[in-house]
Amino acid sequence: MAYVKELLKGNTDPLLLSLINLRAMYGYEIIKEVARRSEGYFKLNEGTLYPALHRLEKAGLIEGRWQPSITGQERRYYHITDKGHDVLTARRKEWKGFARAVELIFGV
Amino acid sequence: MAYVKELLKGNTDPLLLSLINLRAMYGYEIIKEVARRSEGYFKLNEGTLYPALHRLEKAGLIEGRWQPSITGQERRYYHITDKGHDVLTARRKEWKGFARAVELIFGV
DNA sequence: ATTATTACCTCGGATACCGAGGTAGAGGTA
DNA sequence: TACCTCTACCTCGGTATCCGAGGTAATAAT
Repeated sequence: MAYVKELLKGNTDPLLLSLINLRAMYGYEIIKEVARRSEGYFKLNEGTLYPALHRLEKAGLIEGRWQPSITGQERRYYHITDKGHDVLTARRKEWKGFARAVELIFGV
Repeated sequence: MAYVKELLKGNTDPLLLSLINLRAMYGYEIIKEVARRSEGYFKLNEGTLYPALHRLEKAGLIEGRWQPSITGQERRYYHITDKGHDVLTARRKEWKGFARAVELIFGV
């Protein structure tokens, strides 16, 4: 729905970093992995994912490498960089601060 | 920082509803109350707040009433509506689902 | 031969945040 | 009086993000 879409803003990048941090992944794989790990909660759109990957690569947080799959089809595998790892650590910490602040106001 | 700004997206409305649900408040007051309750974490800007209040009022979730303060200055106090109360309940629930999904991926 | 799936991509519309700017009244001070 | 500060409201333009729709091309299945 429209609301989840808004919530996602600003969280896409950290989520992608978090996954790529586990192992190198390619775009199409990430979409499924995000859905799987979030138990179906997140359904990342391609129009969201690919620009985000390019954004992260441009920022030097991940690095893409073309590699053929067993079928011969080319895939762009993204690897996390040292800088990306540092940023991920910072983002996770910020997330906690943010979630705490929201819940202070919600009074949960 | 820029990142918190992005995280805020989509959360402003629920946060405002949550505060106005406690008691009728006016804009200027809300800015301070948000900062106080979040222990300084959120610093809501006027350019964010006032459009958000108008948005919520237009959606029928809150209702503004002009009332003079003791000094005689006019303030627009916002009251939550029944619809607003329902939406708040839904938003809180959605927040929990969202926070859970993020943490599933973060592996926190 | 045709369809489905994998896998990548871009573009434009809608929406939200924010900084900067503006208006105006009340209170204090020189 | 003149000035400044604080309260209290507002709008506008720039920037960034998400998403749906559309496109390309290869492989796999029918």
